[in-house]
Amino acid sequence: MPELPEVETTRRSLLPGLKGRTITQVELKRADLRIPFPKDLAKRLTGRSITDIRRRAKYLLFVLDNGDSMLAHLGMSGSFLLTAKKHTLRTHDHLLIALDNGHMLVFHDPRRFGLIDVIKKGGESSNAFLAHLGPEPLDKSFSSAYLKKALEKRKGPIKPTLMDQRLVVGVGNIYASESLFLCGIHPTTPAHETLQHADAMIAAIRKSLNAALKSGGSTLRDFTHGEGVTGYFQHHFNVYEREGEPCVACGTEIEMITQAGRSTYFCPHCQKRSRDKSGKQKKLRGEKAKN
DNA sequence: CCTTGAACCTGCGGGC
DNA sequence: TGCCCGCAGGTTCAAG
Repeated sequence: MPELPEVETTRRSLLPGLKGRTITQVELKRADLRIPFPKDLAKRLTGRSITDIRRRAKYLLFVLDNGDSMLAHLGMSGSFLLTAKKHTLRTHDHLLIALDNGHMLVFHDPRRFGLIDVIKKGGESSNAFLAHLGPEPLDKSFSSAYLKKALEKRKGPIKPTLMDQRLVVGVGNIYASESLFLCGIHPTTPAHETLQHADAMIAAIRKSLNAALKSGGSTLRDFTHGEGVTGYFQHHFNVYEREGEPCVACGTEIEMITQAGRSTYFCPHCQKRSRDKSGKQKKLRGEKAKN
């Protein structure tokens, strides 16, 4: 479920209830995720206090009082639930973390594509999961100059390129399609042909991510953030999962194609490819989505 | 290096 | 009703 807005929404919802709490007990119900839980997970968490929760890309970092961090990724179907009530175990609740105030943090992940790890103090930059991540899309470092340089060498289509976490983090299958719609770029455009629209692409990515953040992320199937609440940005999608429905800007039917094994949605009228391969592109339409 | 496709899992909805 | 197929928010390998 998680792209940047869903992960960040999870972080924000968990922080007030977890900050300052001490972990009293850790129970692994099932450790064989795609990337298994560390064998010493319970040992390394028990007795520690949580001082902060940070986010890097689609990862959450639960910072502990000894400087270590619990690293978590939600994969496709993961979620955290922080509950004050006696927790009734659900299928696919894989990790239970009991707190000193009687509350419980539960990691739930049907498909088991998620991951939990513990990073030693100061070990973030050398951690294999974090080491090769690109800039945060909402940071200044995701600049026009950076993006142009990064796209120069990329021959592949722009949409899957935007989902490459080495180029920029946090953008997944939903927001790649949504962002390209907002800046009027066709998803099959070769990445190196989009340089002149780098600024528009950056603005569109930020706009779609920020809009989703305001709505608490998107809930497609079962995403809930830390309080068991669903997001509602899915009601504001311009193109995602809207194949055959009218474009909110021009009324043309939204189309779906497959790229790198993933579904891509776009408006064939608002998102046209340039005909001119070497020269200037014609002006792309800048329709704004309603909603 | 870049790109693509398969693999990893479970659940759900559609078609027959 | 039941079975089979395809598809789902991501990442990581292997291979071209």
